[in-house]
Amino acid sequence: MKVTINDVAKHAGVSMKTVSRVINKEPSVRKKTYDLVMQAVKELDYQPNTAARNLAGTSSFAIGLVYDNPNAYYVIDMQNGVLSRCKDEGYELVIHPCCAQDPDMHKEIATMIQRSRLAGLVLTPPLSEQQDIINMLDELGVAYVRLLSGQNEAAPNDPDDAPEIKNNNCIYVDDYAAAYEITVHLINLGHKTIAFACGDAEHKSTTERLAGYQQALKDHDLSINNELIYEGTYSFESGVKGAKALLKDNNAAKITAILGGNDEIAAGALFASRLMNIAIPEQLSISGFEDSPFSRQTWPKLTTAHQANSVISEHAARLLFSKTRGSRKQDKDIITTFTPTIVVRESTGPAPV
Amino acid sequence: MKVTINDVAKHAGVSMKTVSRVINKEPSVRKKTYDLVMQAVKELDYQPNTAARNLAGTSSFAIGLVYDNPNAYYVIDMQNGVLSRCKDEGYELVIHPCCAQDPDMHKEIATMIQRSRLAGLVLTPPLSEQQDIINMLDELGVAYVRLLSGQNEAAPNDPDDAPEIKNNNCIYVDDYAAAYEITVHLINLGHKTIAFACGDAEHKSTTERLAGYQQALKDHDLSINNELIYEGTYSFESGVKGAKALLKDNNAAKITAILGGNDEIAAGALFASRLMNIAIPEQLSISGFEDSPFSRQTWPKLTTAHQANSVISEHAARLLFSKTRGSRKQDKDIITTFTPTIVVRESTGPAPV
DNA sequence: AGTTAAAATGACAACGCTGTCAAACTGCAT
DNA sequence: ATGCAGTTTGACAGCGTTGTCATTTTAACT
Repeated sequence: MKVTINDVAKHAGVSMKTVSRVINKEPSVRKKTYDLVMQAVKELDYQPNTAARNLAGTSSFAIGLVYDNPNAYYVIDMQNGVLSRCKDEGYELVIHPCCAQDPDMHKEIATMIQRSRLAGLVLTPPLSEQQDIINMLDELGVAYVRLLSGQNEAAPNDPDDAPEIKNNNCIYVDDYAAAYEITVHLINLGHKTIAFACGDAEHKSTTERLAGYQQALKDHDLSINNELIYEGTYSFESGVKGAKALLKDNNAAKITAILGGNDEIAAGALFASRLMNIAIPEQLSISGFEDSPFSRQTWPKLTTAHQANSVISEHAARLLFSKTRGSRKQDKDIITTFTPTIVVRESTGPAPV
Repeated sequence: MKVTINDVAKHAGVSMKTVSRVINKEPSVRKKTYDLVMQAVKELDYQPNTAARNLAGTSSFAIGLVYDNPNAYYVIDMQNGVLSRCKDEGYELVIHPCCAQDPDMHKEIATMIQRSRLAGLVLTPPLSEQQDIINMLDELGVAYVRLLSGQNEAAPNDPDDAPEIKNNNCIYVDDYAAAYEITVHLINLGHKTIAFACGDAEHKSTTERLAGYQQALKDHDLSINNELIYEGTYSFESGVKGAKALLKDNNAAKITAILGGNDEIAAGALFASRLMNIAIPEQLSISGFEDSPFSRQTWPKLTTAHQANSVISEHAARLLFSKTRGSRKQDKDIITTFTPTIVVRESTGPAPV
């Protein structure tokens, strides 16, 4: 019933170690031996025992994915991206939803790492921004990759002298650029009074998106008005509240567009507009961020900035694996900075005259 | 740096085996010894090594969750419910999204089980309905729990004679009852021509919901008309298509309510209605199933049948654990049949006169 | 052919824990 | 005190793999 490496070794007429080499794709195995072993593996339907490999080996065959994100679409995309890479590499994925606010968060994560002897960790925002967690990981010497909002600051000034740049374990999503682009889109449509409904203030993405939005206004000689900025959270409810707050006063007449911090906020704003009998996009343009499936299921469909989360997380996993297993292959195809692209749908239109 | 069971044993002045007993909560350990060991564990911050436990023990400390479901909200809820139980029990969760159509699915799952030596498996629909997978699991002798649509058929006729009823590894969601209730709700509102936009035909939940709907009609002397039934899939797009198909012909005037197979279908129907300039709920009532967050974010909010997926999956995990670890405790609090409760919101109203 | 370095393979001891079974305690009735 | 059953503890051998290092084979030269 249970086939061990020993069985395969006997069947193939080689030593256990050689079988081990084959299943681990170690270099120094003759092609002939390799085939011989592989055939035995197939004939016996051998399944390497993960527990034993984890115990005997230097690091385990599992990586972790840590997240604190209420957005189901986001989480699923992240999981699937990492998972697809894990499958290829023969790794397991340990998922760990958690609460970023918890002061003992880094301890909890440390426990998880030690228990499962994780080979590495993928950190999503906002956890990827928390210094205490980073410090803990550095102390533990665990490989990790951070998903961050922004651009890679470590510009390769001296590509020859310093091939190892700092921050080479980060994947960036350029929310600044995305926000800039969306704002410009609105400006080009003739909008002059554009509001911004922010997500959680602690998230880097919030400040990045806000900055992009403000820069776009500046570059087009539009004034930045703090009354047009609503500070909320990344949730539908916050979008509803935000839109109500922004539109209720005399502002109502002036604001002709609202930039939602993400699709959920935008959907909430859409909802609120409906409550207030404001026609979208005739009277008010609304846009989101992320291009979650959600943004295609509102009425009208949301203009948003497309962000391929499953691709992003797949690259995060790639980057992690390139650091893990003695960086078997160089994998130079890893993209470390993603710039969302704007997707124009029906929720934005020309500014009302 | 790395604390082993041996370190703890020395520190506490007992044998390794005793420490092992303590961390596994085995019964025959004196209170005094227990406290002694626990203190050593705390002082040294000992973390049991999962790999070693898995390897040495009879079964591993990991269970699997298998799903093929496009609905992110559903998957996340399932994960979180099982995960919370895993945390309590000190188990790991191996998630495995997969494609139910794949003919080699059962092989893929078998491989996963053997590789990770899984202690058990939670199967969600539609995988939980596939006989080839069930057979494979029975052959392998792995503990598993199935999430199913319907009611527990194994009625406890002879509770004394046969305490072990069959199908005692299933958790049921009574979609029939839910559909019945929703349909009655609509009938009570005066609707006489109620359409049904089905989900995937292969899913048991589809036939269950359809049957509940039809029984309700029957019980209220309303005719069952096959033209009022749209066969689609559990997706937003299918909801759009379904509503269009149902409403386009001369039927349009007659149909006053559409039951969506789930919230996504209902949201799609809502979307389509908007396209066709049909007022909800004034001209048409629409209802969903599942009460996903989604149902609260449409305009208007959806009337639906609440189904606490995270609670359901938590009970599935409970049930699984009760079979796994020598059924340490009886856990008689496990609910095996869940009946969704109707949540009336703004998408249903009195039938137009 | 003879030598040498490099490549390929193998023997064996870990890895950190739990199962088995035997030993040492306990309390209680004699 | 003595014996006995029951309870609590410990010694030790695996679990199935990989790391280390020694050994054999191959290739590449004189």
